[in-house]
Amino acid sequence: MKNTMTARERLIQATFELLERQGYHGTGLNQIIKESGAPKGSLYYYFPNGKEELVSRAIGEQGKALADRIRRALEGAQDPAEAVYSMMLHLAEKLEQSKCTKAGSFAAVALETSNTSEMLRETINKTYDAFISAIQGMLLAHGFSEARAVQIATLITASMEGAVVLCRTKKSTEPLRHIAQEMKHLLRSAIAENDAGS
Amino acid sequence: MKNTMTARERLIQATFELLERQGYHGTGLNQIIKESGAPKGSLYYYFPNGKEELVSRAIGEQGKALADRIRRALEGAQDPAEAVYSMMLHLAEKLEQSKCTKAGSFAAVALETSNTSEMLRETINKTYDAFISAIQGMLLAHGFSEARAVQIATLITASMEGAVVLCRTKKSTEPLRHIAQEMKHLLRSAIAENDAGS
DNA sequence: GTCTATAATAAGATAGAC
DNA sequence: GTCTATCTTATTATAGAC
Repeated sequence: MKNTMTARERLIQATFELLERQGYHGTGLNQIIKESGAPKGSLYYYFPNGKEELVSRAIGEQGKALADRIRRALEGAQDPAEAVYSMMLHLAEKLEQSKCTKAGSFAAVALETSNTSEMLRETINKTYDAFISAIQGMLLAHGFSEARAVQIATLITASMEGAVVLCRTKKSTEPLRHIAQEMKHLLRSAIAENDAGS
Repeated sequence: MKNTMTARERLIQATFELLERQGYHGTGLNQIIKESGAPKGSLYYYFPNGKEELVSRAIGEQGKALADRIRRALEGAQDPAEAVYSMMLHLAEKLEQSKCTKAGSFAAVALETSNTSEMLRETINKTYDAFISAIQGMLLAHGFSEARAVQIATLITASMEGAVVLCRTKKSTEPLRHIAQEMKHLLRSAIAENDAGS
């Protein structure tokens, strides 16, 4: 067990980053080997079921870590509108750092494989549910009903995922900053309205 | 010029549908040939630059048609909130018809190729701009400022594109119906607020 | 304009040495 | 656990007959 994690970990890391930039079919195993610096023999040692398993683990593990970071970032929030705004701007910064070549998004993999790999579809589905659930938790803590919190959390998750697509296409973080601004505005109204009604 | 359009048109049509389901690298030319029923010789006759050109034309032409349909559907609207709601539910129905295997979305292609093909990136960028512009037009007609209209139109476009990803992953139109409901609610507030302020 | 055959390359996966 | 060589198959693209 000593340092056996390094090769595996490097594979997971490299796989996730390449998936973000090129999607599932655009990313070859040889490229993953090269990028990670891990030996090719290790790939099938750690992931006997090949590409599908490697990708599933990469998204499952990195996605869970991402969902946890979102949860922690939101759980102490005083103003949900401001918290969501910050989260979106933070994503815009990450995108900016990569010159809009990647973001914490595996939407391409989701769309490419949802019809062909039940294993990947389920892994990605769980990950999206974790994102939505993290956001929903914050909204519940601020007095929204269960049903409304799911709706808003779904809207936030979807709009972020979609905005990344627009940013990548435009090579600009403008769309993300637009939806950040707009969601802050709309959430403020929703909070005021919700507080008045209860 | 007689019926030379049929082979080309079938190629465009088949390409677009396969791209929706599998993305760029997941869709092979052989599959396009087979699905379209068009002869293989025709592919390089109509699209001498191969796959990249075929895909660019497919998304360019089908995307433009889609943007025009959106514009027409929205331009006579009396209530923007209701119009957006209808548009989203209409997308949900289309998705449902295909059992959530495809929708009018090429987000996968956008993410896969934005770093590697400038030609495809520009084609897709223009198409997204056409979507946003169609929605923005309706909002301007209902008294929103230029800046606010862009923001809201971007949010609507992004959230639809992102919701399709969630629906495909969940094999359910629920996420789309959630964001439709929520956007209708939020837009109503925004309209009331905007009308009061002017 | 269309068809068939095929070239050239790269993919995922495996076997066996070490 | 790792490395190298290789098998099989699929990919994009082209050449030349019709």
